[in-house]
Amino acid sequence: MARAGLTPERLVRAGAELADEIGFDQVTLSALARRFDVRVASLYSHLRNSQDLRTRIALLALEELADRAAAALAGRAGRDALAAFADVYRDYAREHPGRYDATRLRLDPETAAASAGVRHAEMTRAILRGYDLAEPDQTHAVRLLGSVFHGYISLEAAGGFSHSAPDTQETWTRIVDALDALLRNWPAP
Amino acid sequence: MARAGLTPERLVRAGAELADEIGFDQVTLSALARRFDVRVASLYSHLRNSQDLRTRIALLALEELADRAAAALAGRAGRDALAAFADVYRDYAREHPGRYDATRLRLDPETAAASAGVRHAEMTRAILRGYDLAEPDQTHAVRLLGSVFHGYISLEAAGGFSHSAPDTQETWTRIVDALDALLRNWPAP
DNA sequence: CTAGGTTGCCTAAAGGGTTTAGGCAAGCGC
DNA sequence: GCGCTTGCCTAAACCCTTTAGGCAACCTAG
Repeated sequence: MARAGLTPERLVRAGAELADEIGFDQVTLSALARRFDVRVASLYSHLRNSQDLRTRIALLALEELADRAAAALAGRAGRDALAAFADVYRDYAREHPGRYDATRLRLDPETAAASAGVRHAEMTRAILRGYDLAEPDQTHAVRLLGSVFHGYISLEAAGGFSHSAPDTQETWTRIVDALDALLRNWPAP
Repeated sequence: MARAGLTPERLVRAGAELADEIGFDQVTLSALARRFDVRVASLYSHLRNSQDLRTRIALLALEELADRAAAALAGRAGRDALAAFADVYRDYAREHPGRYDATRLRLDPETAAASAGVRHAEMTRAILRGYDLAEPDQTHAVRLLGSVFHGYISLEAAGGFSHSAPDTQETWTRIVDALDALLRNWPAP
């Protein structure tokens, strides 16, 4: 009886691929077991349970996304950095819809604190250094940027914009322009 | 053998309550049947299947939300209308988290076209009449507002902001201010 | 190079959700 | 009051999750 050579890493990686193919919430231990031609129970030697798998996929996706964002930000500032950052998110979501969905999984606080999620927040703040914002406006702006990027991407993925006229690429560019203008001209309270 | 008096409407309403209590994606025909003290199979006389239930809950939530938004917009314009609209969404999401989640369910195109979703888009556009935006900028702005509101609410619900300093109410107000400023000063391409 | 222990994958089983088929009786329309 | 519709039922098949316990494959020590 040959061994399949399962490891948590291989399983999580395959789970991430599965998520992109069939959707993050269709990712199931059963489906994963089928992919490795192995019984479901065997996976429990490597993963605590189904939720553990999902969490690990989320952590993987957050890492990948943070790595891409860091690479894109290198050497850029201001509007340039903002646009590059925005595009990384959007491109990742289009390339890896399942993984992107995974990044939206609610993590418990200590897992979140140990995740690449904090790198995302740091990078967003780094972009804002190109603009002239003091606290607490900087924090408000961090939240605004996160909201716009996440909101736009998830509405776009849900087909919320699909019907009407201007294409979504143009809207995306114009929104980045608008955010740039807004950050350069942040209103006083 | 007394009849339970089930109807699609009662089931959907109870399903919506269930969603608020246990989360939209925990809403299950089994749980619903338990709530009515009825066998699961009995529900299939009133609902096509599990997905049908979820879709109807989504449609209900979209209606409720559109009704609230319409009431809030009556007699308001400009920043006032924008703030009222934003608050309706946020308050609804806090009051009815399960239903709010349901509004994010992906609907197939014809269902979406027949849903209250179109009222939401119309109202957003109505708000923009208080600002001086021609097409296609108006459409870009509609998309921006939808993205911000949805994105903010879902990040807030996911606990994405919970750790840090300025409270989320203040951020929310400041973001509305910022959007108002941006719309009054929409950058030329 | 083999004896031991460890660990990987297995079978078995229990529990819950979904869905379809077919049956009996409650209650409405005549 | 009679019949027919329709509401809720039992039964059964299928899928996903999780735990318990077993055998064999591999690693390591001697």
